[in-house]
Amino acid sequence: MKTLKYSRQRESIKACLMNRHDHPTADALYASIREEYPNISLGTVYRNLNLLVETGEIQRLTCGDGADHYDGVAAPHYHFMCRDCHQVYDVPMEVIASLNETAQAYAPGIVDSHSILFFGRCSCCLEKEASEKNMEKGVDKTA
Amino acid sequence: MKTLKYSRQRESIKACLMNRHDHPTADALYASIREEYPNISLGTVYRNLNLLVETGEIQRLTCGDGADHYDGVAAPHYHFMCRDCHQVYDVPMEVIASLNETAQAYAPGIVDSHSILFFGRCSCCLEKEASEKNMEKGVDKTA
DNA sequence: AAGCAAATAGTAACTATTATCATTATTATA
DNA sequence: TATAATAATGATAATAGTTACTATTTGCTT
Repeated sequence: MKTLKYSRQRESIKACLMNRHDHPTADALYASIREEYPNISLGTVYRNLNLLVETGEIQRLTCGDGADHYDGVAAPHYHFMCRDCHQVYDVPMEVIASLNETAQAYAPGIVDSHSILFFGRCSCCLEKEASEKNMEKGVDKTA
Repeated sequence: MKTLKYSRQRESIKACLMNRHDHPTADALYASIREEYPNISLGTVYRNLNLLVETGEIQRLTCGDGADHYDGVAAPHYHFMCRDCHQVYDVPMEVIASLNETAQAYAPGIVDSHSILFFGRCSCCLEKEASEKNMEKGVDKTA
């Protein structure tokens, strides 16, 4: 087993992910970090995200929109993805502790964890749509 | 809105997916269908899978192993993925009808559906590992 | 049978991610 | 503190999964 060595890039990636709560993709994180380290490589971002997932310091979210998202909160919790803008949000409801056990009775193997992803449309997109409809009708009072 | 026209390729893709219950990837499905239609194009498989997902006849499963999986059973149900072999299995437990409503109180938008994915190791891989350990110890009675 | 729209096969292009590699940085040790 | 060992980096090439493009074929309507 090889031992991890300190790297300021890795620290920066970790810190950046801890500070933002929008579950960015590797690419979005790369854009953020480039403000501090203008010539960090995208490969470095990916490599360190993988390392941090392996050590359990962060988690990876695969939500089906093409790119993986990353979450600086390692503790298990659920997520909500907007079908329109693909933004991922936390759903701070209590984790259903009994669920693995329930599934165990139906699963062909040993269940050790689960993830729940909720889908729908976020308030932001709902409001945007509402105001667009009003615009069409010519009843936009905010203009 | 453009009207769908019959195509034997699409029927074949649908039939193939209905018959097998192993949640194949597009590529695996392509391999199967080529036995009947040796020169079907991979693009045709993808295009039709997308159409069938849009019409709600099948569902797409994104489990985080790189490629999307497809399920010929359109009705909502949960899945289990083996961490080792990445095989996806059905978990025929009852769907938790109240879950969307519960999450609604915590989600920043309108929740209309959810997916649950269980993780662990399937019986097949567990057995394989057990027999490999026995082989190492030289206690393999099956040889 | 004719005409039009949709579907196809084949292939190129694209996106997300991983691998490679020469150079640099970090840590352990003399 | 100098040195040696090795992990990490930036740059870039390569890969995997998927989508886009296009000329041709197929299915449907009249």
